Amino acid sequence: MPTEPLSRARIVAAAIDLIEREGADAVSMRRIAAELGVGAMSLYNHVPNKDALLSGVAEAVLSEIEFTDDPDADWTDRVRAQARAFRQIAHGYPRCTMLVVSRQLRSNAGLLPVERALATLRSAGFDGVDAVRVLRMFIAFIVGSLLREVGVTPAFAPARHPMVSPEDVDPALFPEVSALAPLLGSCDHEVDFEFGVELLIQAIAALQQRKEGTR
Amino acid sequence: MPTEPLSRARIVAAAIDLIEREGADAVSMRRIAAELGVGAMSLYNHVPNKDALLSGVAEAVLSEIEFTDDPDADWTDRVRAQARAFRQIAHGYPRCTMLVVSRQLRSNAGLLPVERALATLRSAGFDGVDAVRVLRMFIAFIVGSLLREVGVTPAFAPARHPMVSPEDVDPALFPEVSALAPLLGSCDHEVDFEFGVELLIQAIAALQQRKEGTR
DNA sequence: GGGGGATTACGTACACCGTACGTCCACTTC
DNA sequence: GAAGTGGACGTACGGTGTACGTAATCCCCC
Repeated sequence: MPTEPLSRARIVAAAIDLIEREGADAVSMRRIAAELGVGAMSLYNHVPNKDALLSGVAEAVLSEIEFTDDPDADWTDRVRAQARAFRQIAHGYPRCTMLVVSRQLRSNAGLLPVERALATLRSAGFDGVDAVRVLRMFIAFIVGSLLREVGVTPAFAPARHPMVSPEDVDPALFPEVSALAPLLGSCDHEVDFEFGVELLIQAIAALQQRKEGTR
Repeated sequence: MPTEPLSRARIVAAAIDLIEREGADAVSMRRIAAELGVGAMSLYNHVPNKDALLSGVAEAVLSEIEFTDDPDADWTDRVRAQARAFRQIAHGYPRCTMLVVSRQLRSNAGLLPVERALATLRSAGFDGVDAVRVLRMFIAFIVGSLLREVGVTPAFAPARHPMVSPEDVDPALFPEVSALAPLLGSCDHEVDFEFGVELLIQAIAALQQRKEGTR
């Protein structure tokens, strides 16, 4: 039985699998090695250290983004599609999301989405400065949104998100929170995300029109 | 020499100090105890476990937000002030920021900013649903922005942020990134943040006007 | 002042972590 | 066959969080 030889790719895949099954805290070199039926130290023949392995995980997850970018479509539709693509991978790998957003990647996998987004914004008529600004704005929104979405339910557990329950907040200290507790407690991440994307797109379109007016 | 008795507050303070001096990785129960001139296990008389200690750190940092909310001011100014207050604490405790945003708090310290923000938005005329939506949008933006700001320079180190350097990106694969590398490489977090806040405020104002139009 | 009970600090012990280092086996290439 | 090479392995070291048992200290009540 030849048993597929160890490789960086197999190790990263095992790590992703383990994280999604048992959470990021369960990741250890020994644990991953055991998962692969191999000694802990064998991993170091393919990966310099644990940190690099985690970077590999982030990169692998990020590189699974599927862009179906249609250069002929309206730029607003392209932006929508790209934003949703990000959210998609957060859903595919919820427990890896924190890893992806918490370590900035300088690799090709990290640069591709940036390239796509900049191309879209440039095609919409923004100059370099504005394109970068708008992109940063969008990334901040997306990262923040996804962090909340996966943070509130570390395992995407079934509905376990009371978050704010009406009974344990003092109405005298927090009248607004208390009054809006039902709204704060439940939230549909999907519609929240879409709301944010639309708001941003409209704001950007308005920005563009102001610029054109002064041109 | 009576030596101030150990307490949860002193332990949390020592942890914050240690994190800011040497980074979050340096935090261990033994290390904090040593910092306080005490045995490791003594900490457990005041803190149930390490995770709770870190939550205490997040809460303490968050509770240092200074709101100087003027209920008579324009709601846009109040929103601006609150957004900046968040950024302020990220600057005061850069290496704790990741901790604060990565663990959602259900405590009073975490609820106070929410209360203030909701009150502001309600006073601006938003109904409950919209106030919550807009608040979530703002939080996502702020969290994402601060994460980038502290992530790019883990120690707020002096200027060590090439981030994207023109020479190591292939212009054939990434024409836009390559062309805009100078812009992507350097960034003034202050103006980026302000740009984002203004964009959001304008978007929200526009949203408000649309609602009023249909009323 | 003198007990006594509770609270707190301490030390030891255990299981687990990342990884430096040396060994050994299986393979490829002459 | 011999030589060389690379990958898998085992051991070992220093560090981690914390369960548990013990000893010292403080405070209150008599």
